[in-house]
Amino acid sequence: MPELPEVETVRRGLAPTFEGALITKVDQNRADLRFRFPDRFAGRLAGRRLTALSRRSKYLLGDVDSGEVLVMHLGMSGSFRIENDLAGQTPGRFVHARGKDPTHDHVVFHLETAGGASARILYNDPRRFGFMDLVSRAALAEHPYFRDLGLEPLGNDLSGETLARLFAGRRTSLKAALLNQKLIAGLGNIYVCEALWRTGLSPERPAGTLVTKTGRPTQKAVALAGNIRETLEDAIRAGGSSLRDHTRADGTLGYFQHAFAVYDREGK
DNA sequence: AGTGGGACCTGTCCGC
DNA sequence: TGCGGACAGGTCCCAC
Repeated sequence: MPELPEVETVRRGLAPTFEGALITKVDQNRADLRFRFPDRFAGRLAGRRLTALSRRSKYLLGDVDSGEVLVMHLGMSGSFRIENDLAGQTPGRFVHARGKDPTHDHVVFHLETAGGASARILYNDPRRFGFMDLVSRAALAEHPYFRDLGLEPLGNDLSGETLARLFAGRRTSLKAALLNQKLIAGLGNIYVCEALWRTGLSPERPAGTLVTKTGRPTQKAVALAGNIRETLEDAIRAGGSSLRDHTRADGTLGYFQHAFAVYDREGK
């Protein structure tokens, strides 16, 4: 379930349990997802504390007190869920929930939370397009995953000015340009469609036509920058979009899919 | 530089 | 009820 708003929703759902937790054990149930796990993946995490959980583009980043960062990408079908042993909770209550086939639980983080409770965070990914890695914090920015990533659309960098700079001279379509993670990082099919619709722009229009001859942003470019930000913020506020019964880490559903103006509305 | 195709995987849905 | 095909929120790689 993974464009930027969904990943941010996952981050917010996991943070109260994951941040500050001691990782007592990691079950790694297969050698690879999209890529092989790094050597000694489980061993390098066990006994360490996860100090902070952040996000860059569609990546979740867990700071580990070893100086490494746990890099996680959800691919197309990755999701997390939390299980804990608090009174009143049936262990594994989400395991048999719809769409939660336990055979696709590829990683289990066993935790002692900052509050002293025991909990587990499980990573489930039927299609296995997601992946996890461990990268030293110092090398993160130059790592191939992040080296070429474009600007963060919710940061302060996205504006009509920056869109004009990124789009100048490009004959590729707006749709392709906005999906290009080297320009803006975090948009996918749904939110590109929605942001273009809100701006009244055709996805087929060449990106370079949003730039004047002097390299200034057109009015549409300024509006598009604002609409990208607003669409993402609206979606995060709604808890992301829930398609095909994908649930959030707490088992609840995001509801932004009800606000789609264009995605999955062909012919309407 | 851009684009079209195929690849990686499994689950679900639709039409017959 | 069963089967085949199309399709899915992501990305990479290659040929042109």
